[in-house]
Amino acid sequence: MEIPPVVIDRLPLYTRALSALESEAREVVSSQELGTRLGVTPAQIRKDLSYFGRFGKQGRGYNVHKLLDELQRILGLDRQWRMALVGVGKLGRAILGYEGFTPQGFRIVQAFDTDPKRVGEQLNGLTVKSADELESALSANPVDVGIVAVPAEIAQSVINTLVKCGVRAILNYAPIAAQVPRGVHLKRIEPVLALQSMTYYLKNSRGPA
Amino acid sequence: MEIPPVVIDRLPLYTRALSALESEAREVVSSQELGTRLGVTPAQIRKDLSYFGRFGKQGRGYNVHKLLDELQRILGLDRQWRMALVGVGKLGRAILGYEGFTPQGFRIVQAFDTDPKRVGEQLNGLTVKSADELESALSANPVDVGIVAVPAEIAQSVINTLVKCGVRAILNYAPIAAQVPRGVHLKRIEPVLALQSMTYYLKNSRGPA
DNA sequence: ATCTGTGAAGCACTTCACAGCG
DNA sequence: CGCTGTGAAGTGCTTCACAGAT
Repeated sequence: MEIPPVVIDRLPLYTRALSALESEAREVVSSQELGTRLGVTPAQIRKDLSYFGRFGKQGRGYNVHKLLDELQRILGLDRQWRMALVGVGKLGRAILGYEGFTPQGFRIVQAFDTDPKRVGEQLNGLTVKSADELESALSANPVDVGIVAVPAEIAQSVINTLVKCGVRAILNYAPIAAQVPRGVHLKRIEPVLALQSMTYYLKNSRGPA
Repeated sequence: MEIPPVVIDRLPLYTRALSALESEAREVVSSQELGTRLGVTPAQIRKDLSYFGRFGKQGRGYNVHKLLDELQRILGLDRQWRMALVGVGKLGRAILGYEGFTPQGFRIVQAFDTDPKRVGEQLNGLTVKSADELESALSANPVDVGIVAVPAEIAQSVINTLVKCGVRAILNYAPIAAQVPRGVHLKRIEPVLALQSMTYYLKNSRGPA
């Protein structure tokens, strides 16, 4: 069956709320309560879950632990994912130092840069390699995800190289509207883009509250 | 007229592509070409723009400079936006040091933390204030946007305080599914969330390309 | 001839509302 | 009686297709 992409985007939110409930030692939760916590309607949660199976018990709700487990399996969060970082400037270093990846099973296992001055540097236990070596390094040691943290001017060409190396999921921090072929997944992780759409609403609703 | 939210989310992409075209000294662009650059259909671009006016010339296309100007005005990007950062740990410092905000008219003008050890510190020209002072500091010196970079456990309460202080746009870096009242805009800027939905597709399409 | 602007058609997602299980 | 799972209805967004302007 073909699952609507928006549904897939909501599942990680559900896992997040379920983790919180689990650490509160809650055993059961209803779509109603989950919905209130997340700002999503209960009907939507039930419909979303129904694409994958029947996880609830009528009259009771969902077993927190079991549902969390199912969702993690569905999303592929029950294993480790290997990532390559391209660009170890200011932003790239911050990404390398980010502690939120590892506990969720995401690990940066290779780092690249185009600047020869940075090649060879040791950062967080990784030796920075030249971006010219991308192809050989990734074929010797493949990754699942590419993280792009290079200047806008070279971002598209870096993305093209990653795609050529078989990377099918890319996290793009560069401020460009990058193109990828069908079948490659790209997510823009870029604060300015998010800000620029919020300003529209700020501008159009003056006064407090 | 009520503009579909998805349309507003696309406008910043259009401004980005138009800026690129402008720096290439292109005078005119068609919806066809803009669409190819962005991976959006030409019809969608024309429809989106038609919500706001008639900016094109039949048989020719759109004047790059004029359209960019119009979109920036529509989105409110023709002025400065003031932001407050809450949380100056590792992540918060990286955000303070990010150079992508200023050229786009976004400026962090206040920084807060709950940890007394960090209060008083000088960072990027700002003196870190105690989170207890949020209310008084923001009423003396209001901001348009709040940036939340605190641990998950206290993120919701920080967000509540920001909302109480009249902040109506929030960029949330904390890994929680935060709640905000209607009328407040919140964007999740969180790499793990983006990764966790991409893994679904990776898991479900084995083999190269 | 080319490319916009736009009603109308088509598609995708959300919500409703209720049968049925615990 | 509460709450899930789900067809059907409703809503919102996208694409089509063409009249009209240059």
